[in-house]
Amino acid sequence: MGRSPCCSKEGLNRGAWTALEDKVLASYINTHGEGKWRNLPTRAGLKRCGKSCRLRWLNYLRPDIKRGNISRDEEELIIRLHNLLGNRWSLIAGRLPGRTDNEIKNYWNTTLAKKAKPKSHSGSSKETSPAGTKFRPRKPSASASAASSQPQVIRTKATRLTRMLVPSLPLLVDDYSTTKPAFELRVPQTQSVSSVPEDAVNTEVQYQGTGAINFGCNEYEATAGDDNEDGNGDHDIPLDDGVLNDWIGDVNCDLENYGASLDLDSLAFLLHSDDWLGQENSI
DNA sequence: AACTAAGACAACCGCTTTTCA
DNA sequence: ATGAAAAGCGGTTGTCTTAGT
Repeated sequence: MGRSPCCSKEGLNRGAWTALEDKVLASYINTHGEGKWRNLPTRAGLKRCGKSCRLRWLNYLRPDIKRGNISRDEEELIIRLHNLLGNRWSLIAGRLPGRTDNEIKNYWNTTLAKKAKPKSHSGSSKETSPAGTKFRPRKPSASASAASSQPQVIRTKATRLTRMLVPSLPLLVDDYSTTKPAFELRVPQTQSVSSVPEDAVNTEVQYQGTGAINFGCNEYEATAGDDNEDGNGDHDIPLDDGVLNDWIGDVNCDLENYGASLDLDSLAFLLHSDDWLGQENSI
């Protein structure tokens, strides 16, 4: 049972890419564009899995990629973003132009995890990183891990957070016309804004691939008392009001354009604010 | 010089999510 | 509405390099 493999592994090259393979892949993508990764190896004449081709292109061959020499500013930004977002490497990478999630992940695991470790923690190297990443010692022996008396490590799953439910958004809707909030609050057209009961407004916070955060208002139930349940089976994560206020207070920018034009300069505020540094990951 | 441990990072794997017919 | 394919994501592993003894 189980999934079918992404491709037949027989007769395929594995391991490090050769310069020739890189050249073939790059020239194929430059000619035909990205996408259709599954068929790409056949069409390009590469003995590689499509997935492998995609990874190679995205992480190493793309022309806009910076390699190595992660600056001090970038390093600090990674630490701060990791504090905020946890192991969401693609989101973090989205805020560092030219950096890939794989590079940042590797850099974190090899370098920054130690620096970012809270000072109060004085445990062994088998502890987890601040956001729960297991810190794996190099090549542990099988017997050592089997004989470990540590409680069973809970491995984090690669679960993408797509939505959060923010109950009782602390925003005075009546003031919306005069005080522009840090984000747009959209209320269903059928409702008068001022008539929306405060406790009935739930706001979905949605991450998108670009790293932008969209705030939108879902349809609320008109019946009193049913203020949180949207019944769609999603795992909604209630946000602590304090955390939300921090977000709103700090990210005082036009989020509509946030993802599109983001660069390091626009994130300078992250480098100069200490108020949320060290705060436990609340999401 | 030889050996070993640790660092660094490319690549792979398995899973989830999104897209599309 | 549904299922398969494609894309994306994060964890893990393998291997080469470097530093220390």
